[in-house]
Amino acid sequence: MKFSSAYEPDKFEAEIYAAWEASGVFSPASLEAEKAYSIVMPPPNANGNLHIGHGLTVALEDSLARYHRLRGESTWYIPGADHAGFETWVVYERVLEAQGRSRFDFSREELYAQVWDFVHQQKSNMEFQVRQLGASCDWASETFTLDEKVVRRVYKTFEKMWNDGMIYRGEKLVNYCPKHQTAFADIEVEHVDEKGKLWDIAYTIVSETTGSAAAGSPTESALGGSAGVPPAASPVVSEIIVSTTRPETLFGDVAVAVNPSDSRYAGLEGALVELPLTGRQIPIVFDEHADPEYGTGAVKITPAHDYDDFEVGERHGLDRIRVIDDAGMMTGCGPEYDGLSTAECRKKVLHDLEEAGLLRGEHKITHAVAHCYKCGTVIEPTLKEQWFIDVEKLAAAAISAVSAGEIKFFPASKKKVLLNYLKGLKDWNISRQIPWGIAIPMFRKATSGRSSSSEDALLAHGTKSTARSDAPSSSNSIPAEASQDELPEWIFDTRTELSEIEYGGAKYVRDEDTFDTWFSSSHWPIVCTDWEEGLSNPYYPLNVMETGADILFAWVARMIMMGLYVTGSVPFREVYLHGLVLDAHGQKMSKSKGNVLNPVELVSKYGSDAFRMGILRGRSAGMNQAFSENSVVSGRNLCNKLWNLSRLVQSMVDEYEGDDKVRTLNMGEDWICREIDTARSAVEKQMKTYRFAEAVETLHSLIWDKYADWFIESQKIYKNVPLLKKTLMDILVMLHPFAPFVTEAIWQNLSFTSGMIIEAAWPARLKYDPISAAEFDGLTTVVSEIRRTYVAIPGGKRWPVLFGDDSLVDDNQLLIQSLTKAPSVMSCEGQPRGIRLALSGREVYLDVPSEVVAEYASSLEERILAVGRELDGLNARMMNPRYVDKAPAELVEETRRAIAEKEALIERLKLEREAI
RNA sequence: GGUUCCAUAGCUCAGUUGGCUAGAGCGCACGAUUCACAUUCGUGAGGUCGCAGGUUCGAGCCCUGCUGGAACCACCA
Repeated sequence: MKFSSAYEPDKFEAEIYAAWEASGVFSPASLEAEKAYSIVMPPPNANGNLHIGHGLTVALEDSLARYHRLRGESTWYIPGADHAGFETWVVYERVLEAQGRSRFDFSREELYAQVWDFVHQQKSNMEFQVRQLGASCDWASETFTLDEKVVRRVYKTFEKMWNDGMIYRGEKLVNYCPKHQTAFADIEVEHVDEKGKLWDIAYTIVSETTGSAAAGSPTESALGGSAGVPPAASPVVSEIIVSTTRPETLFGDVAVAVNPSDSRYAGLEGALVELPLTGRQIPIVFDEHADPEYGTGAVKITPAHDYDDFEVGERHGLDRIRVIDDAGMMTGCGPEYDGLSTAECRKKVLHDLEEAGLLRGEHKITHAVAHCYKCGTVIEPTLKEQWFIDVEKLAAAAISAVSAGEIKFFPASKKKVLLNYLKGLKDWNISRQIPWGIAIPMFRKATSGRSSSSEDALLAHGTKSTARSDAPSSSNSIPAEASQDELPEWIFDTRTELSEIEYGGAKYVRDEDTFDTWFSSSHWPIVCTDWEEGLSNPYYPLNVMETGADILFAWVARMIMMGLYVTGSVPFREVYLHGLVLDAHGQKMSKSKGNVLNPVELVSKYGSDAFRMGILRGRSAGMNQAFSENSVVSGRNLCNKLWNLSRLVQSMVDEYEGDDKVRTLNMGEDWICREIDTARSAVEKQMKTYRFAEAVETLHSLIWDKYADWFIESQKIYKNVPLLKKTLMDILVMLHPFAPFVTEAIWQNLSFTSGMIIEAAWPARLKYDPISAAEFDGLTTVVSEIRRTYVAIPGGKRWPVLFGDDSLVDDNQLLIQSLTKAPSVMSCEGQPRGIRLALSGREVYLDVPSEVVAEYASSLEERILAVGRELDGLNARMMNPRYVDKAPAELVEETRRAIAEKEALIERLKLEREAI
């Protein structure tokens, strides 16, 4: 094959990927492998293009996969695609909107089919892009989050949890987006600080509590502390002022709460107040929730639309009155208000209160408001019946496994963060009101009379709502001979393709909701590795889980809980969490800012390898770090360098006529073997500790600074072709995990390689003579000093090099001349002259006329001073008796040696100065 | 309010149980150049490691406090 002279990645990347894929090398060597290595791809959303974070994820994971494959492990890198329930749903709703249609124009089944087609088009696009990034993943094992095996496993887990009594139907407040008309988990809600207002509203007290009369005058004291409230004319307790940011929910008020310790309201417990605009009477309750410091210290309680109020309602057995419907419109508030949006209703309520003289104050405040993370709509806490998982046992198991160190975290600090989260975890709402997802396998007994829907505005007293005992405690495997009344309200059944089934002679209707995607994706390591009960599986647990630090809670925590629950063992041994890829100035990338970098564009501009090395550079675990095209350019330059030095080596091989036996090494050859070996063990350590950026840097330096700049240059003088072949192959293999395409392309172009580099073996330890290698270090010092001195001498001329009694220089005259481009290198024949190169401590001179030497004197003087300062520092250390006493002997000895060296150097420099 | 992280060269970042003159890439300056590579080669400038204390023979690293920045969680009637 002819090695083309230019490095043009777009000419070979696609072809090489296709060859890898066709060869079957992406599949694990054996399912029974002793040295198994498994890693899964966090499934990219199958609803669009890859973004920069996917680029990073693939660069990280694939370098791990390739590294372990080269090390002879049976490597299984499993790709996936995410149906991304809600995310895809949002994308598809936009598609529908563009067509002037809406989800409500279709049945659930029609919608499901449409989205299925849509996703499968997008999915192949996504897969193509993953290939462009070079992921060496086993496409035959690609797992889609709606695959049959996933659904089967998820149903199995759900059934187990149902039988274990961990699933319950609860009527709770959920985060509800009125635009998308679905509930969210807490983690899917974004809190944004916003400016708002706090209004003071007077509720008239209509009946005092019986028994003890109010001590003092609550109203008076309440008013005293509250600005903007007119002073009361009468000491008679007549009203209570509540503070609220949401006056429109007043129709749902069922009580007013005050803190029991708040003396302003002492004695008012149980008193009734009249709810403005409605005439309804509600009680005053004492509850710790009311903060005496905030507002007037009296808070209206709306259990159906506020989390805290919900809990207050639970404690006091209060009703829950829904006044906002699923579309975000007012309901059950009377004809004047029903059908208004919450914002319209707020205005009207405020206006009406003002008219009634009940609006007593208005304060500007800043408070956090929950928003839908996708559309930004304000989340409306809404009462819904949903399926919940009791997370207590799950979290406890995860906490104990993580605390016991069964999973190693990179960065380590994330372990603490995760434990902190698990300790405060609340029950998990797994119901979503969108059609695109895995159907919840639960059927409800159809009632003959009124609908069992929970959508009625006025709900019954809340005792049944969160009661778990309401649900049957076991699955429905035993047909009941009981009467219809004794049949369970809910039964588990996996026949979710049916909308209704029969059981015990009764009709059961499927719950229309789907699972939260995190419920199914928490099974990812289990389903991807085809783990099954009772079968041994060397690929489970995964060796590592690599994913974004932003989904530590949403995903990693849940995978750990689910892995432990389903398989009894943690789902992975190590977790590597990457941070966000920020733009060049450290800003978050966003479409609106216009600072988004597209990985696929960078790949086509600079090549896949350049992108991969570029995005890894300067990056460490868990940190949000800047990224710019510059680092990709640097990666591309390295590829170019490697390409060209490989061409040079090939040309040397082409001219060579000897055999492949590596002959005795010279010092430059010992030196490069030492450098390669050092780099190899450094990379091994770096890969073990997930220091990808450092591994790339190690290899960059090896290839450029060591191999190209010194070794290849020295081989232009003395060639050792068998060693050139061997070392080049080692270097290519070591870089392959990070730059798979260019290393494979070169491998295929070289005449002396066989097979594919992706299947090559990681380099073994190299033999070399360390003393000989160290001599070459001495030579590089001489060469560097000659170069530096050339630049330091005014005029920029290269002067002849003379040497005295120095075998190192004598033996390497040609090499020194070649590396320094000196006009000549020759013996001074016992007549030293010109400038002596003092730093290297060798008898080497530059044959410079005396008038030029004089001009050089000042730089020499500077150097004497600099060395003098270093010497002073070292001497000061030795003068300290406690240092000599307490520091390790080796270190002290080293310091002594350094002092001796510096003293000798200064002597030489002074001699040199005197010579001038 | 809670948890966690960060502050080192002009920029983006390394610096792994404390140890010799604190490193890299990019950028910058000066110089080179038929002979693998201008996507190149050589040389250099640039840092009191956020501030103040402490521990230690020795601190960029450990401890305390402070200042500035970020992320996440919870919450604000």
